[in-house]
Amino acid sequence: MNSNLIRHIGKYISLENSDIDVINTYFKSQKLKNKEMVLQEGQVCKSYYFVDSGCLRMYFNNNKGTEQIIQFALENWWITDYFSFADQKPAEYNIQAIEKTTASYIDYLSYNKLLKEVPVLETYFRIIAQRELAASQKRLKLIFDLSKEDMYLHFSTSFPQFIQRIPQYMLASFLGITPEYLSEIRKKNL
Amino acid sequence: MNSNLIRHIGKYISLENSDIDVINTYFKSQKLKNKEMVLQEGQVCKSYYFVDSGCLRMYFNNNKGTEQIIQFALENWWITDYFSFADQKPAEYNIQAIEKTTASYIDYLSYNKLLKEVPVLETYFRIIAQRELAASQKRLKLIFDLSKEDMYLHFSTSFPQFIQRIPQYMLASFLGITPEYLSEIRKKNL
DNA sequence: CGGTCTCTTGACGGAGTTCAAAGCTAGTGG
DNA sequence: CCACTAGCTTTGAACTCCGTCAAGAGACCG
Repeated sequence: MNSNLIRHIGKYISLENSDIDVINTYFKSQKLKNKEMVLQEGQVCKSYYFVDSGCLRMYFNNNKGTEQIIQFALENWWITDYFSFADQKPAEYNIQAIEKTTASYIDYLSYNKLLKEVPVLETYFRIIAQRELAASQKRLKLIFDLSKEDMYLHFSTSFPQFIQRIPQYMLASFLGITPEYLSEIRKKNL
Repeated sequence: MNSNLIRHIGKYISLENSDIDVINTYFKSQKLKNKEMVLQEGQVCKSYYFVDSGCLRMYFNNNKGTEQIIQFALENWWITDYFSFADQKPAEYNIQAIEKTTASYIDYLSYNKLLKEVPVLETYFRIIAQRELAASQKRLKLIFDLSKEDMYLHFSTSFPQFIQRIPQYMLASFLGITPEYLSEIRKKNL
């Protein structure tokens, strides 16, 4: 159990067998059906999620009443509402499975206990967070640099297999455009 | 020296005096004039910067040939091109002082040595990175949720003192709009 | 099959950009 | 300390990207 997670951690730091046992006692695993929610806007985000297989999305309901996707989390990605999780305050986002998904997760108190018991994980989570910051800086650059059409072209050439895995209206939401306009863009770029 | 930095670290973890000495040997301090650069697009980002006083901005030259600001770093903020710093690859961003600024900084190799010598700093930098991720999630939400006009109103009411500290064309750049349009918005909201 | 999602199409409208020019501010050197 | 200049801000008109609305065409699932 949590074998994907252990493998992922092992890529960044070296773990003793005893560490692995401790990790396995704190992390739980959850099987999610398509469309199952793990976090709802307004609730406290209890856990930090690691996707073993499948895909989660994080989104919120914008001021026009439509869903705006902030982030997808594929295999070996971490996801949480960082503000809600760190301060244990109500979340601004929803997190939901968009296909059959298996996730490892750890709740707030366990996370802090685990870090005390296996301090080398501080390094792992620091590296993960800094890598995610790098990704977030790149994302911001794309958002400001490219037109919506170029955003679509960028994502469809960079992640062609992922584009086919999700419905188009979710891609539109992630790109911050309407499904109608995405349809127009696709037609133009056959 | 580096006293602001030591104080900031002390807010998150507890340091021994010996730790403080080690930190002081690895961190250097730099006085920057207005408009002085600490990182240029294409160079490797050698250091992780902590702003003691003053203000830095991170920006890139977009496909229209204008400067797009990604982030400001005020007192007690960390700033770096995370991708360039972590992988020691060429940077995509510029970092520049926009007023008289004092910054503590540490280069890549020293950073990794320091973390080995003072492991409790792993916790500090993990927390800093996770807080910055929380801020980045919030920023993304604002970008997708608000019109440019509402973005301006949000920032001018949330950070009124900061708005007055920077020239308007930089605020426009940070908000992702043209100076002309910002001028129009301001006129409308006197 | 029948109904509910999803994707497409096209006409229209509006938020924000572009370009050009004029007014204003602040820094610099004499 | 003033005068000059370069850069910042404002204005307005024309334009464009993208959203809105409404309606139709597929696609999927019970």
